[in-house]
Amino acid sequence: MSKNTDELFKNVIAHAKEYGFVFPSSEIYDGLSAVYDYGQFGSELKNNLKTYWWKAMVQMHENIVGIDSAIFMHPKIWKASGHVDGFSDPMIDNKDSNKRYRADQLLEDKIARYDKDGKTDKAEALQIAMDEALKNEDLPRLRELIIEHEIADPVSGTRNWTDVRQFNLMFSTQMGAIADDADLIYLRPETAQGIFVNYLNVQKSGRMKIPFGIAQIGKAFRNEVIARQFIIRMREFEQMEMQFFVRPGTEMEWYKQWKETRLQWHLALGTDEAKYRFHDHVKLAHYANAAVDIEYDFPFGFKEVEGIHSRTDFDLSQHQKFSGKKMQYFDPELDADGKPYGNYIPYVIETSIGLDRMFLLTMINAFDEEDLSTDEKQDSRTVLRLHPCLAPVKAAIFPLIKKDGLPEKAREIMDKLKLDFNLQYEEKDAIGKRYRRQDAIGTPFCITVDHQTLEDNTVTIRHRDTMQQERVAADDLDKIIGKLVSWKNLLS
RNA sequence: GCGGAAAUAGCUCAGCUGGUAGAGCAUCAGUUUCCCAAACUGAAGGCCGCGGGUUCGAAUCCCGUUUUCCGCUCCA
Repeated sequence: MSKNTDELFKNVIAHAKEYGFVFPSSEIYDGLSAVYDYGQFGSELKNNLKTYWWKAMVQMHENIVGIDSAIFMHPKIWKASGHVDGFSDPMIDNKDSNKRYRADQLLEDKIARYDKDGKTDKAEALQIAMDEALKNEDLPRLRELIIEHEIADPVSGTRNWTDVRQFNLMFSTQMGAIADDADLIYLRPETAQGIFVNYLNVQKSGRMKIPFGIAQIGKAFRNEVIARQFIIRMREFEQMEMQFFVRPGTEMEWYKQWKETRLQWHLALGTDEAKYRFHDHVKLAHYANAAVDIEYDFPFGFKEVEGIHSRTDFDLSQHQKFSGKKMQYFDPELDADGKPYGNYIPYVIETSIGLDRMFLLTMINAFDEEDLSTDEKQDSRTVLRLHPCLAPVKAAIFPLIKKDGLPEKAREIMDKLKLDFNLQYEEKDAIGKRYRRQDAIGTPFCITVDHQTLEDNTVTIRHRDTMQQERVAADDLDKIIGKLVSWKNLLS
């Protein structure tokens, strides 16, 4: 990371806090690691990103509908999805090499070694002891076994081990008022399962025909071992996911199509194409037969913002198995032989974007420190060049000075416009200062009421990016601003 | 999790070999001002991250702890 990009990232974080976009969670209590709150402008920007995604994915597609499923779900769902078994491993660190291992794997290796050396008695005894400890989730016992059997770190060669700790990706809590009897409930680590378990409900109630999609925006929770880099990896984060159900055998066409469609969604915001790249997964997850990330060139390197996965019929098949409910779809369309495709479990293409990462990307991409120095005077401004559709505040209204009836006139204009747009009114400080303050939060337009306004009802409208002004009729403002902040600019 | 660094007003920072806190900007109340920041007057704002120790006395020295940053590690 060069000094410049490092500085940029730090400046964006500082700017985000100073201007009410992102605050560290629980800050007055020293903060809570890897949890952040969105402030007055951050939540507006975040909502606008959600709206853009929802409109592009749901409203623009007749065969995609949205849902909002609960964060709490039946614990069996996470058994079926593979999250319970796949993501709770007993881990142990070697203090000398700083390497981390799965405790059970170290023991398995030792058992294999005993077997190879013909010490089958020892191998068997250790196997039984280990299985017992794993079954009882007896972590101290696992460590004892590692010590007893003199297992050394292959890297450092030492036996200087930490305690065995359980790393579980999922947060858990209890359902029911009496903790003793309560069932263990997980906070969902992904929103996708809420879609899969409702796939039949939606398909039937909406009379959906394949191919069709179900979209959802919602919070997910992962107990990351290490969470860092601001809002890139948070313990509580928000996903925007769409699961697209297709006929088996057609999944690769759809995979390719969604890959392109999703990249276009990003590029429509005007971001430099060179900032984006696709990253194909070589090693695939257990449920996928193809996977690609859309990566953005953050100041600390290319990082995943969105994933497009071909998830096969893994999830629906698993739910069919675990719930005992048929997940199949009857496809009445005729194939090449003139026979209906009939019953099958659909294949799924998933598009999944991290809203918080998208938010950070948007902030970094918009952040600009512009040098406006002239020979006489040093000057600079900090401006967020947000797309007008995304800007938290669409316009600010200023009386040029705080007297002569200008504030009243400005208020009058504001009262009409605020029905359509999120606005700010400011009369304090010099006009230039007010312009700069709006630049810092990305407000695309500033409307100024001056003495001429009182005579002919015209105002000046000042554009954030160019700092140019034009004089327009106050009565036309709703049309002028409406056109510039319309979602049509992004969707068509 | 390991190693290194940092933490003083809302922000950026100063504060000497220990003697109980300072600037600029921002904020607030006025003054001034007809279009691009830092004009004038005044006010407010600090358990010097937290806890302990050394000392007559700690922002300053020592130990612990929390948080953040950097590297390593991890990342379905």
